[in-house]
Amino acid sequence: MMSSDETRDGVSLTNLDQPLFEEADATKRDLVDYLDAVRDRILPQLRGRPLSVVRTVRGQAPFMQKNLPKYAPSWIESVSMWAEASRREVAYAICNDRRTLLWFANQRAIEYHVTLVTAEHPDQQTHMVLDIDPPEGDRFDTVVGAARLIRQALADSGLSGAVKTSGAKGMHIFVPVQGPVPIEDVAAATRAVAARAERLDPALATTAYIREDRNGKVFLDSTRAGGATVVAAYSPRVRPGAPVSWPVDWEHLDDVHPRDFTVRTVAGLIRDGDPWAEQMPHAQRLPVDLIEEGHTIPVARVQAMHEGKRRARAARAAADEPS
DNA sequence: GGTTGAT
DNA sequence: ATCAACCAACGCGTG
DNA sequence: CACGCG
Ligand SMILES: [Mn+2]
Ligand SMILES: [Mn+2]
Repeated sequence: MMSSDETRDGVSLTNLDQPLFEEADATKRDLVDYLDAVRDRILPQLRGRPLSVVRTVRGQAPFMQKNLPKYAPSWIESVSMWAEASRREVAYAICNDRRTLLWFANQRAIEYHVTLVTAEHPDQQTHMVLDIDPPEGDRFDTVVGAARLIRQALADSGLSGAVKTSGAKGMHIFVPVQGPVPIEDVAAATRAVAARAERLDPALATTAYIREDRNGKVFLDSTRAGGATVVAAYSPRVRPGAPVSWPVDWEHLDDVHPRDFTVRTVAGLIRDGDPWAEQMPHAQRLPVDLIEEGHTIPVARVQAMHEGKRRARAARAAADEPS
């Protein structure tokens, strides 16, 4: 039987009838067909941006891949960037066309994460992103409530954004930024928006980076900034049912759940439209007062990392001097 | 998924 | 030739 | 280099 293999746009596609991953309730063919069906919508989200993917192979645990493998065809675009963490050059793929998208699909790349800067202008963040993460055992309606807090905080600063499910458990709000603005100013403005939203309903939402300090509240995550990556709109996720990150109309927030949108179910919702592009407002200038307030807010991560060091030190001391 | 090293 | 083992990540701030 | 978190 050759029916499990085919060639599309010159790209070999293999094992199409295999399950995509455990609990995907979808085949590799479903992934390929989905990505090909939304290519005109997802490619603009990936275009020109260093790409990271999450792959699932042969039942192994999913892994993130940043460096483009040596065996990748030479026609795949890439940009090399110095990685401070590993002190080496990492060749990030740039996915600008259907062939590259199909090649990654055949690699079982499920998730497509991109940087908030382009390869061409690595010092200019194109969007401010508010990431909303529910607590364990969440109800999605708390995420919806938090999204409304962010929307209000933005509106209070004369800003507006577009909202999508992350495909996992939370939501993402994107505000296109009129530049050029230093990355650290966008990061500061992000912190300020999160802090203002938290103030609107401190019983519902928190900006505490340390999980233990969140007390069951929704996390308004302001760390999707600078060199961070965010899963692209329309990207599938390695989650039960193979859901996809999907745009939501602000007026329909109460009517949706992340699992409504999967690689197998959204075909009918697409038609020929591009809801993410259609709902994205024009680029906006970030108000100075927002940026200034943000610079007065300590970066949440720092406290968390100090706490981590403290615990590690304590653990080493306990190992050195057993009671 | 692809490559490498041992049978 | 077959096959099991192995690989596939970063940023952020600080000390 | 590792820490917490995504
Ligand atoms: Mn999130
Ligand atoms: Mn997050």
